[in-house]
Amino acid sequence: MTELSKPAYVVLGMIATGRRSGYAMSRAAKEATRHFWATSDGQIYPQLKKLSDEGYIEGERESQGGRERVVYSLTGKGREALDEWLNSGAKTHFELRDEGLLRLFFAEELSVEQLRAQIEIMRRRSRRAIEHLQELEPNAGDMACAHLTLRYGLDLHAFSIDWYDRLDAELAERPQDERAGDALRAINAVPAA
Amino acid sequence: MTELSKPAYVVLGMIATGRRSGYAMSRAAKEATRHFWATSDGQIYPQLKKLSDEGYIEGERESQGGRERVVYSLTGKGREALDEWLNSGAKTHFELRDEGLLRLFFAEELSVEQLRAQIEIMRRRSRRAIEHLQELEPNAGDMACAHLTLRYGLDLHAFSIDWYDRLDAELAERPQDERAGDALRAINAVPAA
DNA sequence: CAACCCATGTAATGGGTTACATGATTAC
DNA sequence: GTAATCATGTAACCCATTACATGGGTTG
Repeated sequence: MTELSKPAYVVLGMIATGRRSGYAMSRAAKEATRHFWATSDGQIYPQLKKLSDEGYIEGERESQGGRERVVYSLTGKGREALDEWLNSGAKTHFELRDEGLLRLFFAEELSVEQLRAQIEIMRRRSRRAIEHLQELEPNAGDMACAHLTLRYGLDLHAFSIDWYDRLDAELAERPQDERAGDALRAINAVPAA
Repeated sequence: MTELSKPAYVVLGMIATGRRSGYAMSRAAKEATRHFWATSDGQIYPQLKKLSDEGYIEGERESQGGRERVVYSLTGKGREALDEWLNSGAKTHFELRDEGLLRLFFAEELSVEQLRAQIEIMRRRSRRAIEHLQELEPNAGDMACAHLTLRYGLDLHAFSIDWYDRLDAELAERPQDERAGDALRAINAVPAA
């Protein structure tokens, strides 16, 4: 049994958790999973066709209130593939892409003042992310796992804000026109007060 | 002035921080920035040619000890572009891709036991990541910013381990064959003791 | 009756990784 | 002498996003 692609598991999982139409999956992808696993419509719809052709899922056309849509369910094969993935001991993909950290990495020659401006931008970004996730909270409804992953996002950004706060507090005590690299070296030389 | 691509800024930043050959950039990308911004050789080398053609950087062939290599430096235009990006107030790209969280999201129908097995896998992954980053610490040398971003990675994974630990501790007190979704709902109903 | 949401898809484009390819030098 | 590291590059492929395209239904 060859392994399925990541978007394939997303689709299977969505069906198993009650998001049974392409549109419902698209919704959930944008609202509930985007902050840790982005999936676009351009992946979802072709994937539905593919998994249907290969016998992992079955679609049924349904017209509720005049509106037409296709509602999918898992076949035995699909359920098996999903369960195998959900319980797999194989190491999972993990990737972070943070342009803010990338700038920090190259900040050696900036002034402390300029570095602190960037830190402020990162802090703001995390604050906005928290606000955004809080707005989504009601949408999770009674899905306990959706609440859990949402909480992870909230806690993660709270951690980041805290981390930036500490860093900024230390930089605040250095001359603001000092070279950032030098200031950081000086801070590290005198570890945590 | 049209904005440059992300890999272009990576290359400019690498040069500014002393990683002046393609190989040195490749090294730094694998060791120092990979945990928050992956960049592959297939991006670096073509980018060097492109930025050179467009006048952002200049390459100079150098043979130190018989080995040939090209050492790059920033032109005025390149320095300007880098500084503008480093000090830009524009919102930065941020993306997390965590297959473990994706599994958590779909874990509604697993047993508490199965869910805890997945949590253990995530915890192990973060522990390994910390070990890996610790091994890289000496490589950062005197680059204060490299140490800083490395520290972020260490602290982030420590946060994650802590988060999983708390979750696991709560799940340990539930019947192990209970449906994960039900257990989580029960835990949430009785907030933090 | 206009704006917005439900609903489904496709095509062009861009981004990125992997594998391949080559060859010199140095350390064991 | 052989394995690892230095050093540079290309091509095929996969993945993913964006924009486009369409049309019915609902709300203000």
